[in-house]
Amino acid sequence: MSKYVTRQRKTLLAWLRARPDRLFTAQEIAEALQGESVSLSAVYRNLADLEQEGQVRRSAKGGEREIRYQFMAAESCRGCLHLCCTRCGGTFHMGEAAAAALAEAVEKSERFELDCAETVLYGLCGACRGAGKELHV
Amino acid sequence: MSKYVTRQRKTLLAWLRARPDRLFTAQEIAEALQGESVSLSAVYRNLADLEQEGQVRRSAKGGEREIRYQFMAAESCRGCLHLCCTRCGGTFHMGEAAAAALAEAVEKSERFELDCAETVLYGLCGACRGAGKELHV
DNA sequence: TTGCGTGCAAAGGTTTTGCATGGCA
DNA sequence: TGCCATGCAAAACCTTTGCACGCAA
Repeated sequence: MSKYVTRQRKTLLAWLRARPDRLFTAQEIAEALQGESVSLSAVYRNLADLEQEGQVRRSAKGGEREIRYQFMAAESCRGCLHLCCTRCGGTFHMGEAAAAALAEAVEKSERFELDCAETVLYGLCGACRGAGKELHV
Repeated sequence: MSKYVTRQRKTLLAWLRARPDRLFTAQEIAEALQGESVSLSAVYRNLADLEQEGQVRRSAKGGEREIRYQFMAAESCRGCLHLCCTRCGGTFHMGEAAAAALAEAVEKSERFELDCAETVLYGLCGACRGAGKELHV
C-alpha cells in the first residue's frame, strides 16, 4: 500500500477529509487539486490505495458510467448502514442499533441476510426535503 | 422508442425474459446471443430502449466499471424494494407492505425519505445462505 | 415503398499502465 | 542512496455514434 507519504497524497487526503461523505469523480477531484499540482494519475492511484485501506469507498450510483469516490468519515463503519441523498449527494450514517434493527426486519420478513457494508439507501435527506426543489447536485 | 419489432429485439427480450432479475453486462449478453447474430450495438441500443420503457434496469454494483442490466420480472415495481444477492446475483422483490414499513422505520429514526425505486439492498439470499460457499457469481 | 433498426467501424470518455524521473525516508 | 510515487502519454476498456444497408410494416 502506501509506504511513502507524498505531497500529493497528503493534499488529496486533506481535500477529501474536508469533504467527508460526498461523492466525487476522479476528474472532479483532479480538477480541484490542479492548482496544487496533483496529476490525474496520482489521484487515481492514491484513491485506489485509499480504497484498499478502507478510507475511501467507490460507487457508481444508478447506472452511471463514472465511478465516484467518497471519503469515509467514521473510522469503523462496520455494521453501519449508509444513506445517500439523491439531491445533495451527501451521505449519512445510520446508527448501528437502527441498522441492526432494520437488518433483522429484512431477515425476518424476507429471509435475506443484509450486507450493511455493501448497501446504500438512496433517498432525500432531512435538509433537502425541507429545502424546496431549487437545490441541485 | 420501439416502433419496429425486429428479430434482434425479439431474441434479446426472450433471452432476458428467461433470466429475470439477474444482472448481466452488455458484453455477456452479446456473447450469449452471438450465435443468433445479434451485434453488440444492437444489444446496447435495445437495452437503452428497454430501459426507457422500464422493462430493464441498469446498475453498477459496487464501484465496478461495467454497467449491468437486468430484466424486471414484475410489471409494476413502484414502491417495491429490491434485494440483490451478492453471491448468486439474483434479485428479489420485497413486498410492498414490508418495503413501506421499512421506509417508515428509516423515516422515523433518521428523518430520511427512502426512494425505493433507487435503492437496492445487498446481501445473501436464503438459498445462498443455505448452500455452502461453493457457489459462484 | 418508407424509414427505423442493424452492423461495422470509428469516435468518445473514463480508467489503467509503462517508463523515465523526481522526491520521501 | 534506495526505491516508491509521480507525470506524461499511450494503451485498454466500455459505451456511444455515424453511415450505408437491410428489414419490418
